[in-house]
Amino acid sequence: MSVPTVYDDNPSPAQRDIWAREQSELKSRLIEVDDLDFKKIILDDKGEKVEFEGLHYIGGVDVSFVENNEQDAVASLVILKYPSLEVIYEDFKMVKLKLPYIAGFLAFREVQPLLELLNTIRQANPMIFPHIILVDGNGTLHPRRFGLASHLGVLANVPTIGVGKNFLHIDDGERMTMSYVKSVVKEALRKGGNSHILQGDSGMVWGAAVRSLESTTNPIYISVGHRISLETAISMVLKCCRYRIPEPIRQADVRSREFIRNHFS
DNA sequence: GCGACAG
DNA sequence: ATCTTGTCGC
Repeated sequence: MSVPTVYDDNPSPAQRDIWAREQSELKSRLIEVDDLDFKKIILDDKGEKVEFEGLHYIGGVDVSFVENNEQDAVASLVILKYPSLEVIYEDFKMVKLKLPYIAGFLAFREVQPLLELLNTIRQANPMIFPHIILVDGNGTLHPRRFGLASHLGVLANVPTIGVGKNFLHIDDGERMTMSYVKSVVKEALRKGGNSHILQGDSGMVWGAAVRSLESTTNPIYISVGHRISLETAISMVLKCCRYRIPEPIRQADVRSREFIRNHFS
């Protein structure tokens, strides 16, 4: 992957073009249907009650940042037992970031250390290598349908789900705008269903706004990462939510911040 | 030109 | 993303 050796404050339009093409090439390997090493069992005639047989380990990844410092960060991987959601593994990696945050290019900033964390556990203890990974960032809910979750999934060849805490605007009509989501979608979720499919004027389905708890009105944004369908991704995320943010990601987040407290202050 | 924009 | 305690409410 093409990332600079030294910190680049403001990557050129030419560089961004190269990255966009790299994403498009990797996207040819993207699988947007269920291709899982465990079984999805539909119990309900409406397809709402779902069970996962043979699913034992779920991963969560995140990158947290050190205050007053654009370059120091900590990448984290946690593995949770399913369905108990107890954390059985955690690992951290201190990172020197080479790029700032640029919407649409998050993977080039964060994916490398996450891959290294996955390689570590794959070698050390393949028995608990996660069957699926929840990623702090989007998958197909992305201008080129290839966000961090998809990027990581393809490179590591592991099923992933994209989980966004905030909505990423995509240029595909008014139903994909921030204001539409904040008004129409949030109101719809408040009243009724658990999820709202995010579909643009082009007919493209980008992901879903999901109300993860009965008690919350602020949705999370779920999208296909790799080797899973959107509907399966949604039901799996719902099974991982003790709070608004699914446990694998919440744990990765909380623990990496704790790691930072203990090592940078 | 300005606005919009995951983490 | 991150700085942060209490507090209002079901």
